[in-house]
Amino acid sequence: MDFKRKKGQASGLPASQTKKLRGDWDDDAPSQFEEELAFMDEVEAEMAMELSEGQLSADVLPVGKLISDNIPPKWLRPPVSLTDPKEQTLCFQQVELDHYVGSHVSGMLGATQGPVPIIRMFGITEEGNSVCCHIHGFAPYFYVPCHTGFKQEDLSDFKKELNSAVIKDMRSNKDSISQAVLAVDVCHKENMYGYHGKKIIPFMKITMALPRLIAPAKRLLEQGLRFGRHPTHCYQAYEANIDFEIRFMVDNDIVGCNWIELPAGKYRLRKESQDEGPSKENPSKVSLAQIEVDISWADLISHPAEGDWQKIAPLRVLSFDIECAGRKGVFPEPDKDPVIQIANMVLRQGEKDAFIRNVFTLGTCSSIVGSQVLCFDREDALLKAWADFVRTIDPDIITGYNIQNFDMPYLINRAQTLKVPNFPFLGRIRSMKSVIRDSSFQSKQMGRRENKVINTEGRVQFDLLQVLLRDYKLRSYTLNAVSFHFLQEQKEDVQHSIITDLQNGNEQTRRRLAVYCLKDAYLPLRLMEKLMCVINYMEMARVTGVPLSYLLSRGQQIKVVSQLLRQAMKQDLVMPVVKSEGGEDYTGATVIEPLKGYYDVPIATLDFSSLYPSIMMAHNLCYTTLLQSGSIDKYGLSPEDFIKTPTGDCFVKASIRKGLLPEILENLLCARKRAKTELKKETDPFKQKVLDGRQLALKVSANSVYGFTGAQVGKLPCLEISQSVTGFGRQMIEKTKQLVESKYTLDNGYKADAKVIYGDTDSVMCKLGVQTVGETMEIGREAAEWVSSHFTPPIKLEFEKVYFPYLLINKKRYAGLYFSSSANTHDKMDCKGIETVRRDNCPLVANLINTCLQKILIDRDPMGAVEHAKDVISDLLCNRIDISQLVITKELTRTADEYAGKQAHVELAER
DNA sequence: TGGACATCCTAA
DNA sequence: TAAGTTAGGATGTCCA
Repeated sequence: MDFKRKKGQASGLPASQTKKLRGDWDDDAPSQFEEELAFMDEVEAEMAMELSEGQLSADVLPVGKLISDNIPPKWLRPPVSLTDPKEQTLCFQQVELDHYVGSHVSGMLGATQGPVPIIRMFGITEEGNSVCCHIHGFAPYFYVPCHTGFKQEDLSDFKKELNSAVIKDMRSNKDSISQAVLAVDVCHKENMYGYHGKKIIPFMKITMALPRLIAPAKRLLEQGLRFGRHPTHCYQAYEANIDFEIRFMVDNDIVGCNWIELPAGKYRLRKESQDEGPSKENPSKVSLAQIEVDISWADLISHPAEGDWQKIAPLRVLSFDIECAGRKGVFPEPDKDPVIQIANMVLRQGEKDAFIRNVFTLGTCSSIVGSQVLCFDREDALLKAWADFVRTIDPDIITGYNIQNFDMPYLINRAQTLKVPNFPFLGRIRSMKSVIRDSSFQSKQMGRRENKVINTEGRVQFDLLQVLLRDYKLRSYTLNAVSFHFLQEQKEDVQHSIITDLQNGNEQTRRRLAVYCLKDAYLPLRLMEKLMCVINYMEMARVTGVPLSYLLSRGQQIKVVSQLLRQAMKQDLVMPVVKSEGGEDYTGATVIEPLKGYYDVPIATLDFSSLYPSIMMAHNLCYTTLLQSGSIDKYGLSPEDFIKTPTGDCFVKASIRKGLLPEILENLLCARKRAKTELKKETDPFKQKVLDGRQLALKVSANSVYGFTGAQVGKLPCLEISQSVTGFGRQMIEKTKQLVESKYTLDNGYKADAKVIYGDTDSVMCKLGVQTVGETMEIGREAAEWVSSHFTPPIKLEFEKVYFPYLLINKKRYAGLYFSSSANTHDKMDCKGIETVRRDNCPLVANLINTCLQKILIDRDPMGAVEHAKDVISDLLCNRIDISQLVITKELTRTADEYAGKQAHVELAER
């Protein structure tokens, strides 16, 4: 290798001496982070005896030009013990899958002519070996209903006609496909949209040669196809819009990140390419995975994530960060500004610390205890070595902070500028160049989001910034702010503006930069651990059945589609393709008109738990139970067979047909209950985390089913369902208010007339007229139980908490002291919708309002709040504004914004 | 100056 | 080609 290695040694210079050696830039003691790094070395030294990993093995010798030959042993994966595929089964946890178009491999299932789709699965064995599995013979398909008068003997004519239509439709046919339609079979299915008297009708299952042929075939059939003696007929397509990977997973009971077993004798091991070249019989390895195999789709076994199969393989997680030497005041540009450092941390999932810690530097750099320092004279050598490093350590998950939109594209563009050979091959497929694509992703939920996408086949990019943007609402998303928020820890203190100066200094100043860079690679790992990202995302993938990477690259709908298809398949129900067009919005939830004011009495809060899912379950609301106009007469249904919802839509009862959606929801909520019980019993903290991640994923999934039916620009909108759900919800909150106010009265022997002072969607706030929190809790519990009895199970009203005191400012704006675990002490001060929780105010306003609320609610000193507000303002404006009211508005916000706003902008501009 | 409308962000 | 829902407050902008 063309670089010098400087290994930081645990027995190196004591901290006090290192300090003296440093340049002018460094006037502070070694940071806590440096001590942490050093400590990791010590821990490792102790464990060194036990480490079995890291010995060079014959199975992972260098691969052509993509990997250099002088490899630190630690970087390698453990040696492969699999030698005899006839005798040994191969089990691995799949973490990523995709498909490609290749040619038939003899001995495998599937078409023997022309291009064929091949599913490619990447995963890790329990021993930590990487696996690439080519799965053969699975072909894409969709359905159309047979038209009336269709006979079995028409099939071959139909197939021929469709085949030639599809081929004629192709603009070019460079693969010279002659068999676009592989098969047409009649099968009996039912449309899941609407109740049709449970009538199974004949459908044609049309199997195509390639996934990309589905769309034209569907289009041609919709436009109308004529064949044989039949007149032209327009067909409606079913399940023609399902991603090929999802189709494969659903059909084979595979869920994201589950374990796959390849039985002995059923799979074939690929070898490194030999001189005689690849043969059809035995294709050679195309990936960098240690184990590469071929199998027919029908031979693999998928294990549901239960019992022992809940385990997680020792995935390798790489976190990295780069530094560029930008020009003063200009954002670095890859065609001008060099990459000067790349810091890397590699962790085995489940372990506490990274086992590889290093930093690639341009120019010399003093040693850092706890980290390897790899120095390079030339930038192109640095980049080449880094790409080699990535391919060698072979990560399953790549993380970092904003790597997707900054670090990765920058490296690729920079390498291109410098013409670094073989740089942009960062995935597991040797021939696949990693390229940058722009993608814009738009949804009502997240607005328009422009992103860069870089393909790294077989490795999941798990950009922590993207995770945080999706899952957390934060004031600031800088790595510094986020680290402080979750870890109470900060970045190493290096101003962006001095990075270039540090680089141009000496090996000590570059060392300081390296420590900073290392910390930026380290923090994302810490955050992932703290927020349990890998575990939670894996559980979400397992619960919803989609690949891990979909969770970050796709929206909410795909998760519901995946579950819906799985449930539908069991009952021979098929999903229609609907053209989505935005229409009229429907009515949502009721917000009870608040009786605004300051309440110095306990207020009980009663909530319907999982309101929308329980409504759908209680009333059997589903696509499959929906009665479209005329259906009641058509199927001779009597009034006791169906219900009419508050919006006038009709659905058959479960006694006639049990809906898919209620079934899905029951499964999710039952599984959640199970996970929670298991969680209570579990003592192993790691398994606890897994279970907690699971119960959360189950809850979130249940709640997104309603949103799916209401998504008008979606895969299968059904406004009858969603508006019925909100309709029931509106009725229920009204009824709850009435019930509470009618029972808890003086006339009925209670201490006072109860009053519902506010309520939103699924909750009511009740003034019960008793003076203590304890009494309020007692009556609240009783009331919740009594009200519940008026509704169909599993609908349940629960007592949740008492607010005392309670400040009700407006709809969706209130604050109060929150009592739930104890009647004596409050758990927290709860603020909803107020400036303190909004991110469109400067922190000054949030803090001011927060302090005011504390004074009012905790100190019970409203005048103190006014005084405080006055003080703050006079600090700012020398008393020019007269505040006579408690409610602070516009004037202050705007003034404070001007004051603090600039700072906020600087922060935002950082990345 | 006030109303219509857009934008942002939250509650649920 | 892909995108969960509506309600609603606070504020900002435009225009008669």
